[in-house]
Amino acid sequence: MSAAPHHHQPKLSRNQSEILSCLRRAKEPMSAYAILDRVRIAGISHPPTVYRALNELMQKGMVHRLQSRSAFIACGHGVCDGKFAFAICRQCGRVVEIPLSDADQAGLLGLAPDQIVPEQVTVEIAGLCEACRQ
Amino acid sequence: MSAAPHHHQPKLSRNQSEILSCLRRAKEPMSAYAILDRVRIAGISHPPTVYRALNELMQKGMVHRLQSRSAFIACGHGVCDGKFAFAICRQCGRVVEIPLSDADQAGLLGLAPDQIVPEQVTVEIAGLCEACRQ
DNA sequence: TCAGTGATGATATAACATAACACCCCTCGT
DNA sequence: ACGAGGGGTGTTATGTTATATCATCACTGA
Repeated sequence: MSAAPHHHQPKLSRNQSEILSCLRRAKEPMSAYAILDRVRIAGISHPPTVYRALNELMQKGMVHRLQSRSAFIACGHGVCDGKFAFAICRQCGRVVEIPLSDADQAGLLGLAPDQIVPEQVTVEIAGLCEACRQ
Repeated sequence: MSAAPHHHQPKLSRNQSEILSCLRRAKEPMSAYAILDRVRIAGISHPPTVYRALNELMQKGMVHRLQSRSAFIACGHGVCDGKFAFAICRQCGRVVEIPLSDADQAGLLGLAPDQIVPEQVTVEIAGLCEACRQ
């Protein structure tokens, strides 16, 4: 049972709050170790602490992981149980979170072969953003 | 040496051949270091050597990378310049390569927001395969 | 021959991630 | 109040993935 509606804020522990607000301030993807550097001042000083909080935040839908970059980013929608794709500028690292319509999701799930029952879909689009094109 | 399934086969260096045939024998995704262990007997003994060959093989379209697993797999089609999605069994690691139709590709590229010009799309579907469902 | 070039070899280290255990503090049942 | 148990956290150590850098080798063409 983890699906949380948009308006319901899950309760966060101190570390989770600290790390989430760090990611929100950044507004761009950060590696776990970059986060660690920034929250040292708040008394968090070891990788497992960061990864624990990140995993919990991901379960709550408040943080997403960018596989292609080994990086984490705060959900642009606060809390969400929806499915998203990500567009990532390969130059500057800017990320746009793309909500997938029901039709999009159905289409993606439909790609799965008969042998495999799909559970989770990862879509990451790499490209160049407007600023970096110049 | 078995012949390529189809298409013109790009010329491969010794290391590239070694690593490609290792991946083909495996028929499942392998980490770079798992590959390293298996090709030590062939005289390849350092990570950069493996990564170099893998990068070249990926450029040639003969090997694909599974982002969600930090793993590599031989292209099921021998050589390809097409776009693929992957379905991965989260239990046993089995992978199915899914060719994307022009329409699929267009649909995925169409998800990209106006600000970002898409260049590369990664689609990975995690689920449970038939055997592991039982 | 010898400079240039591209592939490879080797060392070292960076970057990412988790296992395992210790500790503290709260709460709940008695 | 007490103590057992659990959740969150702190800490050490280590495992895993990836790359920077420079040395060396083999081949080619002037």
